[in-house]
Amino acid sequence: MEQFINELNEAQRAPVLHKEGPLMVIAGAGSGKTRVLTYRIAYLMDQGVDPFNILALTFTNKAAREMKHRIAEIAGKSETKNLWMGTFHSIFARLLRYDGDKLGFPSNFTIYDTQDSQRLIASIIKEMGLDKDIYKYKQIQNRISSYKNSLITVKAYFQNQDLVEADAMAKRPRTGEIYKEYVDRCFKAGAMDFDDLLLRTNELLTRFPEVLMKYQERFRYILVDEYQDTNHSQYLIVKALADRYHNICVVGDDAQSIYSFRGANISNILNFQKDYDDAAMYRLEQNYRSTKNIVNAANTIIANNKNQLEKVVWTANDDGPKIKIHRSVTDAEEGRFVASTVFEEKMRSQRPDSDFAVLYRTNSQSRAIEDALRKKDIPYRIYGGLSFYQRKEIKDVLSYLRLIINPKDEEALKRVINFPARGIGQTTVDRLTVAANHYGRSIFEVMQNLDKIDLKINSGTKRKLEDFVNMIKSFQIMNQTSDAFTLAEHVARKTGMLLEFKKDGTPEGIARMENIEELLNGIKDFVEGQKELADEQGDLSTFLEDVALATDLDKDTGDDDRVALMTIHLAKGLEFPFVFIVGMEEDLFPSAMSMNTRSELEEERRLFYVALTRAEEQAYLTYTQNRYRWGKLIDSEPSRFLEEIDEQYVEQLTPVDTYKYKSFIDKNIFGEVDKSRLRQEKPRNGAPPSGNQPTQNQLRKLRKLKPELSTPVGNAAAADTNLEVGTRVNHSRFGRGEVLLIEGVGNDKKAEIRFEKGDIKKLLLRFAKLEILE
DNA sequence: CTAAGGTAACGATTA
DNA sequence: GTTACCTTAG
Repeated sequence: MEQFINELNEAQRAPVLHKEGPLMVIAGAGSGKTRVLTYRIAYLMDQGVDPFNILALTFTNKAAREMKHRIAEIAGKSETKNLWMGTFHSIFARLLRYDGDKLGFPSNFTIYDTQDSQRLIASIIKEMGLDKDIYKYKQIQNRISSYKNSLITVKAYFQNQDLVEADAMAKRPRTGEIYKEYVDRCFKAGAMDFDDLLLRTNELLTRFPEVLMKYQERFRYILVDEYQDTNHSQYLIVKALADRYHNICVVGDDAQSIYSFRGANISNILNFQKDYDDAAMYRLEQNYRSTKNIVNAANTIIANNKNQLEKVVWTANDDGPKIKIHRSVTDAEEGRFVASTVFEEKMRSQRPDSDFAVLYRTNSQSRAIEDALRKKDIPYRIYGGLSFYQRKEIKDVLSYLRLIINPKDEEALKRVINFPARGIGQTTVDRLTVAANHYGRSIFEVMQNLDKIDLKINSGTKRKLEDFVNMIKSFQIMNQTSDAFTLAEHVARKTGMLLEFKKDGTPEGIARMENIEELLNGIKDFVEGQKELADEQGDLSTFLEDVALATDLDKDTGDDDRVALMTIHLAKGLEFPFVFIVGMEEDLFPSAMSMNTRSELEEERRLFYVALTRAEEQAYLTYTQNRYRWGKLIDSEPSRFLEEIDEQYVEQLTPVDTYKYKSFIDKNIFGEVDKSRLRQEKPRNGAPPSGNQPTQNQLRKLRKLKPELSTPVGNAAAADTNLEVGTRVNHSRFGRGEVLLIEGVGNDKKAEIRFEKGDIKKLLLRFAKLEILE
């Protein structure tokens, strides 16, 4: 242990060795915060604290895994297993599985993801007969979520005149009713959404003092990472649990608070010392990650914020190269700059692809970057966006599994009751829903008692419903004896899902089938992993919980030598030698939606601070003069943040015009862009029809009718190869093969290829990297 | 009453 | 590009 302690610098050692009582560690970017947390836990264990009494709350499950791994090396594997360590959501989901019954929830409650919540809210709005253009389900879901994060229950909502009025002013006077119905329906379905995991934990701890006491005794040492991003609900949980022993250690950096949009409250960290007047305060200010140029530049940026804790981040590292700023004309050119810079740097200094990251403010910016990287054959991985588990076919399989575990799960049931199609349509589902609400039962219960309830459902449909119920019941019986993998595979076959995708034969269908196979493999890994651990929790419901709370970052993919593409939010806590921050433009970064108040703007600035401090050696900032947004080309101005960096740390790769430059694209008197002056760009999705050009839809139709007559649009270079039937090709993954058929044009051009390994595949030429063999 | 296919509308903060 | 709504045929 001593040897490990010696690895720390003095500032890091102090909080590690801190004994009892509250402490706060303000940790500048790259100052070894994770290390302090890890070593502190190991040290506590070394000092004889039982790991059963330690609770560590991290920001991602992956971070928890990695920390556990490291602690195991120091303090021993078997003891480390007893630590409670994970994200707020996963830890308290676990707690609610034990004690949620006191609130009336079954221990096998379902966790609704955001999509489930939104679907449920959408159907409530519909059932209430409200105008869906006024009551937008996403907005309503957002509101409900923020109520929950602030611990505003339905009751509290109706008691709070301000809130009620605010919703009435927004022309949505019935928001409260929707909220109520939503909570009731979740309860009836035995389901909790993400926010409930925290809200219900609070409820549990408040209403049942004996439960609170139990966990206070259990968690005598509490550690919270990324404390600046905790919301009110999380804050109260931590406060309640720590109330008895006061052994609370929070670690964070107010300068990196970037999650206020989901309820994070920066004052939690700013007020820590008020909450615990005996709190010790430690500062980690030495940055080990980045060059002087990067650290200093970041300091000049954050200095523009008023509301912050005092600290001076410094580094003993080299100066390093200056931060490079690049201007381009369009977003496509920005992408090309990124791709070619990555390429050059890779060649020049023999770097792996994984040394590079491209960070952006919004997910929609990834497309231009992807296109450019693909053209240069640079492997990349996009993080975030649609995660694997959110894909339709995956959610469908998971919904069957959820339904087996919890037949009251309404959202799961509605997803799969008619997929694959088995003749149970919307009308039938509506009637069942009405009946279920009327009797206060779940839809599944109603379906089990069809003959006892007078429903206007004809006998044929009744029969189909009975078949469905019986099928699910047979799965439930199987679940008692089989492991999760065997069951899931059986479900995928028995329901006909695999067959459904197989027979449709399109590349999409095959991709879906492969996705389901990947899911099954994932379940198999899980089952085997659990067997190894001899953890009794190797069952299906544990798997479903893991899945529900998994984020894209948690997933380890074997093949990791790729350029990382992600939003800045996702990049928090990560580091890369080379970082590109793209889209440094007004209205994009800072976002147009976050410039109304000072605090919003300060959060955008912190976001920029986070982005820049991800870089170890070299940061590139890029902006464009014209960018496609919402399918339209618009002018953009360089971000104000660019000017906030002290010049001495910056190198301009493109000449700067200190005045507002004139866009190179002329506009006509109506302010419309003259397209003929534009370099030819690939048409974007949703690009508005210009002049009397056919719309995308019309084009699609044309193509279907007579492929040879349709206009070749977009001629993406890769799709424009001289492939013809009979051409011999080589594919990086599938090997050699021969072209059997070519169809589609432009971006949709596909080739059917028989590979020597035996399979015939249809590939989109835009994606397939085919080498033509002579 | 259901399935399937077409069409228009919308979209894009950030998990 | 996706989704939800509408039409039509079975």
